[in-house]
Amino acid sequence: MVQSVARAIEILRVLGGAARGAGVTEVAERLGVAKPTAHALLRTLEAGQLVAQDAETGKYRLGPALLELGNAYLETHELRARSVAWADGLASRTGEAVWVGVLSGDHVLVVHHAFRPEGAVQILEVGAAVPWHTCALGKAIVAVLPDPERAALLRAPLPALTGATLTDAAELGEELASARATGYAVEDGEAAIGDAGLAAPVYDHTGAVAGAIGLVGPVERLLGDNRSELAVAVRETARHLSRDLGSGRPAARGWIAAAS
Amino acid sequence: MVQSVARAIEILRVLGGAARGAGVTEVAERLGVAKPTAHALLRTLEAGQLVAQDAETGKYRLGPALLELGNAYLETHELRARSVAWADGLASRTGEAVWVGVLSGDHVLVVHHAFRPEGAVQILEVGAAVPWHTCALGKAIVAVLPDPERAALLRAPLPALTGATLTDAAELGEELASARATGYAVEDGEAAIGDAGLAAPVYDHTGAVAGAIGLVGPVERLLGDNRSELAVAVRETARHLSRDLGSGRPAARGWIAAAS
DNA sequence: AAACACTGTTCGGCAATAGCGAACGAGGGA
DNA sequence: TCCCTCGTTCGCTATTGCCGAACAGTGTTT
Repeated sequence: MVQSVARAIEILRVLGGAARGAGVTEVAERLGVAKPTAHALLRTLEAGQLVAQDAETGKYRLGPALLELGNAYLETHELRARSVAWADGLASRTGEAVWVGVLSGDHVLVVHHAFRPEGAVQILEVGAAVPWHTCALGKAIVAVLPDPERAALLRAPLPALTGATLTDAAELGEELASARATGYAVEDGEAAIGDAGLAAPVYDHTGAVAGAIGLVGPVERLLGDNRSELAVAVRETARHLSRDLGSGRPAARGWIAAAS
Repeated sequence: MVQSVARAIEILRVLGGAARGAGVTEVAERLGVAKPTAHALLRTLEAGQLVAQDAETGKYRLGPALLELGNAYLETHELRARSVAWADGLASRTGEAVWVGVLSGDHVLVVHHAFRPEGAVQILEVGAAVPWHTCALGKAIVAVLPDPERAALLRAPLPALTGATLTDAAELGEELASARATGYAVEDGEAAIGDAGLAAPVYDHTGAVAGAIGLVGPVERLLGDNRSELAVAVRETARHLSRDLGSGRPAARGWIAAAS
């Protein structure tokens, strides 16, 4: 582990959290390093355009190269590339917005967003990070994670975003079990009041979970009478997408392994 | 300048260019460092989720945290935040797609993209990086840059993307002068054949250029009979957006300064 | 009005640390 | 089956990054 690089990354995190930017002194304080140390790191990051310095206030802020790199990440992302067509299909079939997400630490990162076919202004949520336990995508992924990883995530603190957020590990564990049983996960106002989600996990060619795809929208439309119909559409799309990534059906994989 | 951090950034650049990821050996070669050095840097970046290692091939690629940080950059970006409303207005007024961009090194980075009101499938170009001399946004920005900076950009190599790309510094300089005179810049198939652009610079509260806003679309629609009409719309929107950022009109700024 | 407190910044010396060479274990291709 | 190449680990050396102290500029308070 290279200490200075780790500190540089920490700086990016700090700057990402500080909406109006942060000064050298503040950065040094948060990292617990001397001011000149923070300064040298910031100057190096600035040279790479990862941070930018406000000409007037002298404060530092995240830089444009991060957007470029984030975009490069998306373009090299296989799940995202394959999901574009399927997400559009699911959106037009259900009439709802579709999200595709991956797990990054304890957050779900939205890597693709297909808008609702007929809708007013919708803001693009690609790049948004949501705590895993507050969204359907996150539950769908964690539900099928290997036991130790799932246990580790359940042990970590589970902050509440709304009154409906599940913050009890045991309760959440049961919901994950039910998601495994039904093949899809549900969110009901746990991230934002009135918003709901329905999602199913997507597997890659190794059989490991690569991410999840699902619907996002108001509770009334997603969890109403046609909920099971929507769930079927989500699950089918997730299965097709997994196939696209080279993952056979679990049964088929077993059969091939047995035959070889 | 912190050497190891600079190298880490260089690694991100290398990984961003290698679509299928790169191995430790390849990274070490490109940086001109020993293999264990590259390895230590990669592991540190991996711990911060800036890079991810493929579990099977062992190769490294960009990580999800970059998307998160890129998004954080956008959210703290004042020009982008203010431009959303104006871009939508310009799109519906002209019936064309609208881009908002900033200069990052010698590339223009698209920080906002308002879709054409009535259009078929359009792909989102936020995060895309275009060489400044091949797009209207870039020319609009560079045209009003301080002399030394503009000169430096004109001295740098100007790669050709299409047959129409201007690669001669003198010729390009004249076009920038004409952009200064008319208040808007034009691109005609210089980045991609058949695509055109019309853009005007946006100023921040210090009076310096913050970026540019403009239209993107097929040559036939953008540079046809209604070209001057579109140009007026772009220029007006850019002016309003500049106002939003706290920049008075040049005349007004002078007046205030004289009065104080 | 003047001293203050705060900012971002530069300099030089010490030692922690990052970088390298060499060796290891594993995987794939011939 | 052998061999080549890959990603990875280990320990030594001196390079390099880190810190204390001091500098210059601003906006604020007394």
